[in-house]
Amino acid sequence: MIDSPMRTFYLTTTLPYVNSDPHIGFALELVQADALVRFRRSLGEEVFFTTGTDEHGQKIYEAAQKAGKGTQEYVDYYANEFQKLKGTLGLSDDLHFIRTTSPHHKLAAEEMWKRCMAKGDIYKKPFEGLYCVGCEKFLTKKEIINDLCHIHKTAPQLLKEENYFFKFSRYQEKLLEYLNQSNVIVPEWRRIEAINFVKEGLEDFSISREKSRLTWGVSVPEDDTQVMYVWFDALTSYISTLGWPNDESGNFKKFWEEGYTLQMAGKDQVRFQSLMWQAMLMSADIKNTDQVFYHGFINSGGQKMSKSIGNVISPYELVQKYGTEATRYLLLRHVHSTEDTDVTWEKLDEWYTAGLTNGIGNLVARVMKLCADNLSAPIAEPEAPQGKEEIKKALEEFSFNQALELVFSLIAIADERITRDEPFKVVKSDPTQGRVMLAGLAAEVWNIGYLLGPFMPETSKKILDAIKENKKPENLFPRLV
RNA sequence: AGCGGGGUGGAGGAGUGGUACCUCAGGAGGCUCAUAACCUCCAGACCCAGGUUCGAAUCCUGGCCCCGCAACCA
Repeated sequence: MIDSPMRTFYLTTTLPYVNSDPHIGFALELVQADALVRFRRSLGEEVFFTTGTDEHGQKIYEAAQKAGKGTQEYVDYYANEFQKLKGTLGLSDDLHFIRTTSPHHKLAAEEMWKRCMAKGDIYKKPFEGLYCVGCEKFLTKKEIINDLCHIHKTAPQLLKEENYFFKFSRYQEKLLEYLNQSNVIVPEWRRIEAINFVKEGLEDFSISREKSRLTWGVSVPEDDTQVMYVWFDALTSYISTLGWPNDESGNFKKFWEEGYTLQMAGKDQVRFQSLMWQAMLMSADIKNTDQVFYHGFINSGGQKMSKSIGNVISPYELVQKYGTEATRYLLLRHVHSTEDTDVTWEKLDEWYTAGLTNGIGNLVARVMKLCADNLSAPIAEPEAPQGKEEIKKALEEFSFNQALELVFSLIAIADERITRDEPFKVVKSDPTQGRVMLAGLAAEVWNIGYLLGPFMPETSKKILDAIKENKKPENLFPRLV
């Protein structure tokens, strides 16, 4: 992030593809985004925070068929499932949600198409691919093993159809210029990866499919026989959510054109977010994204999560076991922000107990009990929090865990001080001196509560309220049974 | 030599030339305000082999191993 006090701030996640239940990796992305948004707001910035669902494409169509549902009915169900995450994960109230099947978005996708077409960047040519009749789709290289479809073990047939292509190759130089800016991709080594990829040479991409094979998508303007290939329409959602192109609300101008734009994505998204989408923006003469942050993946028990292995940990399970606030804590403090992280229930339990039950929950309880018993009135609210600059610095580097380390180091300091100064004794032998000590501790706890705000908003509120009322709160984080 | 990242105590992380740090788990004490929580101390590590240097986890060379990417799945 760049220090830009006068600018507005735009933040979007990627739009998850709704062919299965919400994944913990997406929950991570949302929670990271939400922490950034809340922090930026606390600096007084105006923020537009958005997510949504990517609902077109072959796989969705297939998944709906398999579930025995109509496609629209199917995506409606899943859009709702994903929208529930807002409550489940305690996300900001004004989080926007864009569905790629919404009429406005379709209009935007069409406009994007028209602009690229007008620029001369879309053209028609035969697409050749290996088609599997069993899968009813073109296979990717990875799906072909020993010249056979990896699922059906049959030889795919070479098929040609006329498709529209996007002149990706034309943007090679401009993309290199874009990628040359040091902050456009975090972490830095992914930027190098992207640069190398571009230098190897870009090939034009097909961005449509014949309707005979795929109907679930946005129709190509002025060509009834083709639909847009999913990603072309999905990427446009980042600006359709702002009201582009007509921009009746003025949000597009305010947040995209004049604001600082940040996208969050998984590490496998570099090509899509930082290359293809940026080339589309260039083609349409729209400002590029200022920065894209790529997080790592969450594995479980040393392997990728998969239903067949049975090691899937879902966001809902996490929240059910630990609660919303603790889930946010676990994802932000203990998941490495850019590398892959391995997670097991055992580790989660340890992290929960050590940091929350024994750490913050216990500290708040012991300090507030002493204060409630010995102070006649709540302490005056401290003027300004300590440590906010350090948090800001960590968050500018997307070091969510480091930011939380900072807060938690304050908890350790307070615990040490209590042991050393023994206010629980002093308050009996020298009440005046004891009260001074307790007021100091309460101020430290206030500071911790304040700094926790972007990461654990409810906990933060409970702590600040406890101090305001000079009252010991209910157990913040009950011991796991 | 396809491109890139990485291998630090039992586990997870920090540490880009100068006594190897943090958290959890283990052991021993202490305290009693607190959710049997908290504090102190102890034990334990830099993948291997060379090299540069007064000095290397950190730089160089070689080796072994892991992980991304290598384009139409998003």
